[in-house]
Parts: sequence; structure tokens; C-alpha cells
Amino acid sequence: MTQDDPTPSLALDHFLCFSIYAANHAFNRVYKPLLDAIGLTYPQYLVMAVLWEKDDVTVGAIGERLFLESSTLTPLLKRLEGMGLVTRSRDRQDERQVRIGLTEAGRTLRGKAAGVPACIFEASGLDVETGTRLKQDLDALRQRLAR
Amino acid sequence: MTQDDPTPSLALDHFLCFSIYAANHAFNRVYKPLLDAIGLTYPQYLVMAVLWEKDDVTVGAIGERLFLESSTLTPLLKRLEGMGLVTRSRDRQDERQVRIGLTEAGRTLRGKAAGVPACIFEASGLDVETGTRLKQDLDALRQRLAR
DNA sequence: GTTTAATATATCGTGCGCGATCATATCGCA
DNA sequence: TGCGATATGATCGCGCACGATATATTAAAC
Repeated sequence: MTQDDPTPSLALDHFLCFSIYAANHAFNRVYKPLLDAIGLTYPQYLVMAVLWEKDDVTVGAIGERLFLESSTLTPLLKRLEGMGLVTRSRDRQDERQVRIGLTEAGRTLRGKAAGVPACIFEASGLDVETGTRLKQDLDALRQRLAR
Repeated sequence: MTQDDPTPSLALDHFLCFSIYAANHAFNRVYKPLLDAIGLTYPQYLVMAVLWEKDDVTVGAIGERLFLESSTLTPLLKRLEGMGLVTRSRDRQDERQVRIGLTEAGRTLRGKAAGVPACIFEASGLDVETGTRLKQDLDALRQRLAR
């Protein structure tokens, strides 16, 4: 537990996971006012982003994309449905699946959200190159952790 | 919104924040079984790590260290108190402050937690150099976002 | 010295996020 | 055809995490 011990220690300053945890919170705090303006939370925004990419997908598909469980998504999707942004309906072919689709209001919201990424990018103060590298490192890290 | 548009787009694949969000979840999933074994959640583990570094600190000091609010910490600390790991007591000099101290059980737990960082480091599959660089980039990013 | 402002923590309501468990639907296979 | 295995979401309970607000204590202003 000495200062120059190269192995990971219990000292908080050495925790990469804490840096990620804290950076995640910092991002959330920047997003909050921007997303408040369009009436979404960050996880709701992620779900909408998935749907803006590809409409009419199953709950499971959204979960795979965002690495979330149905126990997280079901209530979230019901809230989005309550806001009139998405529709939920059982698949005719396979009644086990629930398909999520965008409403007209859901599609319209995309325009209002268009400016958000630029604001975030601006706040991050990163150049494209560093941001890309950081993203690649994190994605690779996530993949290794998932094993 | 074309593929080679260098500006940030609404496409999820371009969100650095999402990579951080997802990596954070991935870390939590690796931590879960390790921390279950010593009866802590990840945020509780962070608070204990702060106390193992420096005992007898105020709620506010823990919050500054972990970037958390009293509305998060107060219930968490009460749970740790309920587990018999910490004590909570009003400061004699300044009755507004609540000082958090380790119990004997809280100090003992440090030994049981000693192996955790090495397991996490192992699971991350990172060499020390890359891990350190990644950590520095994230800390710098958090600082910029906090402005 | 009383009013006023600032500080520190606690409380409340909302929304994730997960594991465990359940209900229903579908599939495999004899 | 029928029955166990599997797949898909939904539900429940718990613990963060935050903003808004309340309360109590201290410090400052006059």
C-alpha cells in the first residue's frame, strides 16, 4: 500500500472505475438542462436515439443496444408512452415480443434534440481526435469487462 | 447527418458519453459479485474507501471527494451505520456538521476488500500505462464538463 | 443584540438500474 | 398431440442520484 506500489491499491485516486463513474455524473449534469428543455431524462434520450436510428424495434433489441434489462426498460418505455412519444404493441407473429414505435410527436422531437450533441461536444472541450480515441478505448474496455 | 459529417450527430455510435455510461455499467457488473461477498454496494464501497484513507470526516467532505450530494449520502451513510460499519455524530464545535467515523468492523472490512482492486484490474485487461492515460483523460474531461 | 444571510445536513418525490421471480408464448421433440 | 424447455417482457423490492425544499445552527450586518 505504499505510494510507488505498481499494483492497484485501495486508494481512491488509483481507481479508473471511479474516474469513469465521476465523468459519467459530470456528463449527466451537463445534459440535464439541455434535456429538461425537451422533457427527457438521459436514459430516455438514449432510447429515443435508438428509435430515431431505427423505428419499430423490440424491447429486447433496445436492451441489447443500450446494455439494459427489461426491468429497466419496461417502466421507462411506459413513461415515454405516457408522454405520447412512443407506442407499445405485441408483435402479431410472436406474441412474446413487444414492439416499440415512434409516434408523430416522437419523430418531431428529433428536430428539437438536434442541437444537443453539439452542445455536449462543446462542453467536453475535446478535439475530435482525442474524443474518438477515448471512445475507442472505453468501448474496448467495456467489451473486456463484459467477459 | 451524413456518415462523414465530422460534427457530432444524433447517431448513438458517436456518443462518447454513451461509451462512458456503458463502461460504467460494465464496471458495476464486475464489481457486483466481489462486493456482494463483503456486503457492500459500489457507492458504499467508494464511501468506505474514502474513510479508509482518512477517518472521521464530515458528510460534506465525503460529498466533495465523490461529487455526491447530501441527499444521496445521508441515506447511504445511515445504511452503513445500520450495518455497524460507521458512526454518525454531530460535531461539538459546529453542530451543523455530522462527522463520520469507522467502527472496528469498518476498519476490519478493509482487509477483506484488499483483493478487490486487483480483481478489477485483471478484468479490465489494461496495462498500467494505458489505464493511467485513460484515467488522466477522463479526469481532465470531468473537470472541463464541471465548468 | 436582534435581524438577516450563509452553511450543513435531512427529507421528499421521481426516475433509473438490477436481481429475482412470475406469466405467457413459442419451440423441440417424442 | 402433448409436454418440458426456452424465450420475452412484466413486476417487485432495494439502493442510488438528483433537485427542491425544510430545518437547525452559525456567522454577519446593522
